[in-house]
Amino acid sequence: MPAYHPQRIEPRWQAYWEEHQTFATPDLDRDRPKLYILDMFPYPSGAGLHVGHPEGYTATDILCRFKRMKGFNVLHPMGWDAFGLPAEQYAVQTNTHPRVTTQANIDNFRRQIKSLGFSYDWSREVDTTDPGYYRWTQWIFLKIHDTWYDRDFEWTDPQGRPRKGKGRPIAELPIPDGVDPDAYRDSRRLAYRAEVPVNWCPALGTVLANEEVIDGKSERGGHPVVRMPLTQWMLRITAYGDRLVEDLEIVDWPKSIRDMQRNWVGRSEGAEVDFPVVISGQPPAPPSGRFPDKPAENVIRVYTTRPDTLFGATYMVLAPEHPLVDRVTTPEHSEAVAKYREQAARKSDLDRTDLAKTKTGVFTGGHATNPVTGEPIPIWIADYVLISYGTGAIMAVPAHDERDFEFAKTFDIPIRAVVEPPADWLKANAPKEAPADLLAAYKADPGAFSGVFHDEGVSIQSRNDEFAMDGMPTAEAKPAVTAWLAEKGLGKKAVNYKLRDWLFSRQRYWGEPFPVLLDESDRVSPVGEDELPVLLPDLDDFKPTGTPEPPLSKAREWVRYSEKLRREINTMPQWAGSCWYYLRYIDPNNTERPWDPEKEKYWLPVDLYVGGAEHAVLHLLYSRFWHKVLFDRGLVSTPEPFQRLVNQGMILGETEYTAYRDPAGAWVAAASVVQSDKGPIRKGDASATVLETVKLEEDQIVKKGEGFVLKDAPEIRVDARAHKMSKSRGNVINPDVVVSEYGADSLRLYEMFMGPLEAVKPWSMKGVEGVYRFLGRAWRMIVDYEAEEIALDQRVKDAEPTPEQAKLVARTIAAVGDDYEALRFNTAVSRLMEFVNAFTGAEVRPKAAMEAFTLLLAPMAPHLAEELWRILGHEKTLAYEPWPTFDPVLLKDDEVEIPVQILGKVRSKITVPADADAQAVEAAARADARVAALLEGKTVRKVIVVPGKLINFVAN
RNA sequence: GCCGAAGUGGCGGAAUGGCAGACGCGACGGAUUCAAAAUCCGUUGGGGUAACACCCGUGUGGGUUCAAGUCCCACCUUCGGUACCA
Repeated sequence: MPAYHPQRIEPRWQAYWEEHQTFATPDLDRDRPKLYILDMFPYPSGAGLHVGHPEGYTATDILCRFKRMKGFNVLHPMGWDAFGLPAEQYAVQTNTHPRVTTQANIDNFRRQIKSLGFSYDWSREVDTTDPGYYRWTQWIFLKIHDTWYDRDFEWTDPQGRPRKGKGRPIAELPIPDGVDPDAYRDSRRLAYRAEVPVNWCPALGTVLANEEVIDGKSERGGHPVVRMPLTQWMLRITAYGDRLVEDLEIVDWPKSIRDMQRNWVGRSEGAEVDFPVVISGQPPAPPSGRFPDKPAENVIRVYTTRPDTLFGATYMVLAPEHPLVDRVTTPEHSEAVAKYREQAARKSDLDRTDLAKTKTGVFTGGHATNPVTGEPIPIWIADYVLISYGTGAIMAVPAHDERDFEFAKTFDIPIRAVVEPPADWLKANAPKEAPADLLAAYKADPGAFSGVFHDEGVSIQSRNDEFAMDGMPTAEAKPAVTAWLAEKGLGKKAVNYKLRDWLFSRQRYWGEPFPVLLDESDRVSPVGEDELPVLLPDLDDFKPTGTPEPPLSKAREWVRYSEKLRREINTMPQWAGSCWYYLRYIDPNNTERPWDPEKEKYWLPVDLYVGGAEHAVLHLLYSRFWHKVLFDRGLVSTPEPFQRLVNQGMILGETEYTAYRDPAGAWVAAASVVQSDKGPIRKGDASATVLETVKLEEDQIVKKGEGFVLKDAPEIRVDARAHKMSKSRGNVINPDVVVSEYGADSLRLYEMFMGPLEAVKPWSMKGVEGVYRFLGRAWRMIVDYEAEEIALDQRVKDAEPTPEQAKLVARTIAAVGDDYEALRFNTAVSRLMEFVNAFTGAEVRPKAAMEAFTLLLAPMAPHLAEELWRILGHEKTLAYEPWPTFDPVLLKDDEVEIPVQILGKVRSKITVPADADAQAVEAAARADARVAALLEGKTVRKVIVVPGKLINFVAN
């Protein structure tokens, strides 16, 4: 019985915590500092918990338990992100209602998470599919719908920085004269319907956001996605582009995530320039002197980040979908143009990127005038220009842009150099038989050079009668030419974003219904707040229709709201519920409002948010956007929701050792094998023989050089790799199995001991056994494992610790506390192991030391710690015991052993008083026999003493 | 291509510019046992030595420094993100 049996201990303590509501958090507590520590809530899939989930959850749980002992009021909730595609697909497959499967999955996830002993406040559990929750998701949508973005609004943020641009109530939108006020308001709302080219995924039967499309395939499932125009709900996230970037400065997030978000928003600065179209040989009308907001009729407006290269624009390209294509196309080219546009329309984004190698396009027959040279330049259409970025048209400068260069080479369009590259670039890229004057050669024919110079340089060949920028470095030339264009009314400075507005509707059943109504002319009116929630109607047939017609169209009664009004039948995307769940946790049962403002002020922002890096742009960008709208509308008090973000690294499967055999059974060198979807094949083998993949045991391999080889056939290299866990690979670790075999504490401890929280690391069952053994040793350090009944080990007694023990206790308390604070759990485990190693050999184990150890262990292995705490004679949970303290004097040693270096190499060691000064250390070192012998006959040029650390003689 | 992170024993990993390899796994040796499991105690970067000494060693090549895994420059590899974004 008194052996360590986690299976007996753990359920008992889980029941205790639940019964005593140990981790219920008061809504407000002004006496203690607050801490809001949040996990990314899981999507409860049918596959159950993955070992990746407990990694982040354990890290936050340790910190929460630690901080409670440190006297903080800690909010630590859990919930379910339960709307979404997989639940619906599974429901369709099994012909069960998604509500049923979702509920079952949630129950399973809850059971699994509870079995790991996390200190969540379960009274705050939220479920995004609960009408009591999505009622407020709909409410927030209405707030967004009720908001417009005032770009010129000036205000001061809580950091005291002056800011420009803010979301304001639609009622405060000034209506210009002569417009329909309702239509004008609708055109300015942050939530709007628009016909846009969308990513339609036939396999999933829905449209997808840009963020959900990767390489022309759906993020989920990898199905092809095609472009088609559809009327959809959009959220005007682009209005917040600047603030989403700027406020990355005030959050404590990993640089990589901030960079990813910055790149995703993709702000660039440049200029818009108008190129007049030449109509039937007539010269264009002279510029008006003012750059209009909308381009005049016969003008192609382009966006460029390199206005300084304007003199080198030798042609223009319109996206095939550009509205001016028909107007500029001449009759003799119209057939070719029409054909090309048709082809481009049929191509999915995937095809377009596949063909990225060779540029295609056709000449329209039309010409425009380069506004600085006055020369006519041809207008082409090509699908390397995207309608969705900038103005959908470019000025092409083949000398200084690789894409334009490639296109110009293909279609034999003149290339004109307008930026002077540095001399070494010219040298490196010059053609073989170039004359001595490389610059002259470059000016004459940049197309003959082997590279394209796209960096900044110095402007050349850039002058007309009124304006010249020759000799200007790029950084000066850009504003100079932009200013000149602005003065002429031909252009102006402009900013562009890669970020597109967020496509916010889906043609699916399992999502939040939009709380809006449409009339016969599709004009939108929101439902009243008193009508929320707009319940998702029960449907027997919730299958996607296979067309862009959403399944909710089948709920005929529900759709028909009144004689004139019908309900919106699209649903919200999965991201909607997760955009604000951290706000609902602070007041989860409020039926009057989404959250109480007092509680919001107390708890926000989230102090620490831990989750996987896969949400770097999607969820984290979307929820920041919603939060900012809520902030602008005065509904939350902080500009950012998540103050600190930490990404846990992925846990890979166990390292696999693989070799290959050909069909005859002979080993094949790994280097000659490539992976294909059929399996590994031999490189360069036209018949693509499918080889046998052989997974090897560790005793079949041996280290050689950089890697491993087969023991029996040392010429065959072995692949050693840890892969992502996946069902198909069969390397998935089920947490349930680990818990039943080794206990939750071992799983928790192992996942923390594997390595740094942020690192990607492979699983090892042997490693789990290692920490399990450690917990057994800790148990036996305190508990008499040979006794019949539970009892303290006889060596544990009320005794004064030896000086060494006292020091170890103090050092361990200090180090473990520091490690917890800094989320360095792997080294915290090491410290506790060292402690146990030291006390295992001790004949006297002072009880106070054992108690301190138990409290230090508690955040990581709470079940075992609670049990030990009770055995040590305490009745109550240790969850709120004060963190152990120590006398800082004990951290200092009286004497230290320090290395003596000669020329930087350790030659001896001496023991000196810890506070010995430089002279004393040097004297002690010189007194050392070995040192004295080695210094014999050498000149000591310099002596470096780092007191308490080392001494180095520079001598030769 | 671009952005970011990381390369340390057989393996996971540890090291405010100051003794590289803490802690764990694995391996080897021993104690205990009739035997095994479990447990406990040792050894374990490579070369070298009877044992010391000594030499080499943190992806590669340079540099800064009394001293570099750590800082600087160039490169290589792996992982993550992203890509006709004008």
